[in-house]
Amino acid sequence: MDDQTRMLAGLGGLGGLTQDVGDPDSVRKQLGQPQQDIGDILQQIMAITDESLDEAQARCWPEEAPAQWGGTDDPTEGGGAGRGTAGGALPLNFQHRKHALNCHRMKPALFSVLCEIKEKTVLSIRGVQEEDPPDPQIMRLDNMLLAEGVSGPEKGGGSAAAAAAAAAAGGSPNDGSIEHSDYRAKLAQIRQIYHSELEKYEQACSEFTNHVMNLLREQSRTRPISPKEIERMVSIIHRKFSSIQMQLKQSTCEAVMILRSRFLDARRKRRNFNKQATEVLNEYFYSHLSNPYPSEEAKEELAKKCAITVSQVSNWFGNKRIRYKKNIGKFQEEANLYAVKTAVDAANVSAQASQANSPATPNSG
DNA sequence: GCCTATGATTTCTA
DNA sequence: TAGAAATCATAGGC
Repeated sequence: MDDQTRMLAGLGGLGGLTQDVGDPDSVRKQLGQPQQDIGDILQQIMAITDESLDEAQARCWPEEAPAQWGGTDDPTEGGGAGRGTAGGALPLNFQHRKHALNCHRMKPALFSVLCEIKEKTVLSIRGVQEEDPPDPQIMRLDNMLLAEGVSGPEKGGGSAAAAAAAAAAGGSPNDGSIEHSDYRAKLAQIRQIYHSELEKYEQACSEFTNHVMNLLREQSRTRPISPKEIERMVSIIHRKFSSIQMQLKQSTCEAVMILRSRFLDARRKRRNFNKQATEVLNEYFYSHLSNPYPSEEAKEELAKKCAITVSQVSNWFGNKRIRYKKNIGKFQEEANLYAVKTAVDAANVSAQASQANSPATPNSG
């Protein structure tokens, strides 16, 4: 626990004092100190708050230039750390004054009053915008990365997306085609880059947070910094880093989208269906020439028989209908061929059935 | 390289 | 939303 926190924790008994902080007489009564003493100290404090740093230094340290004190009051800029720790380099006069102030019996009480006032004013105003709800854009990106298999547990490099891409390319989703493995390899590469970058960001964030917290703790020796204030600073840092993370997530999503679209473009590299599949489709088409519109169930059945997708079956029938209609003469020969084939098949089935039903030859054929 | 066949996509319509 | 029609893009034969 730092000095400041210890001080705040140890000053529980001063609650009554801080309640009446707006009334100097009440403070005097409770502390039992001479009016002049309190008045002087308060006046000194008020004067210090109105003074610029340079003025204060010039007052305490008139014989030396304050240039070496460069830097801002912002703890995040690093310049402030030196101020609290550079005691060894300070002139004796300043050190004496500092020591006197630190050892003054009123210091803890006044310090705690200052802390409470600060907490009630600054933090109550600034604390309003804290506790933001989760950013919907981050949630959307997270969901997308999860669905694509980039974030979350490894699931074969986004197998669902890979299967979709492979299916669109005309291959079976499970055939382990070149496109499929290539897609998975590229996705794994994206995943790896994403995770390594994310790790770097997280590490940088925690390092920077620790650095800033150390600075604040250091500074809390010389100015009141409450734990809440440190918390607020940490949350600001986290917010900054999360916006960087969002950029990383966004560009990862874009990379996945580009990869996907590239694989979906491969669909135009069509392969002709194999002979057996074409025969199955043609058989159905010509045997249902009066109504060549297979139902969903029939499409699924045909898709299964031909080892293609239902939408490919739909495409095939769409193409076949329009091309047949446009040029019936050209397809007449093919139609006759399949009509004969269908008739022969039907005759065979019928013959087999009658043979099976015949008591003389129950097991023949 | 040209031509035809064919699977896929896009646009329009009922 | 399924299907028709037009179109695109590629395979494969010559």
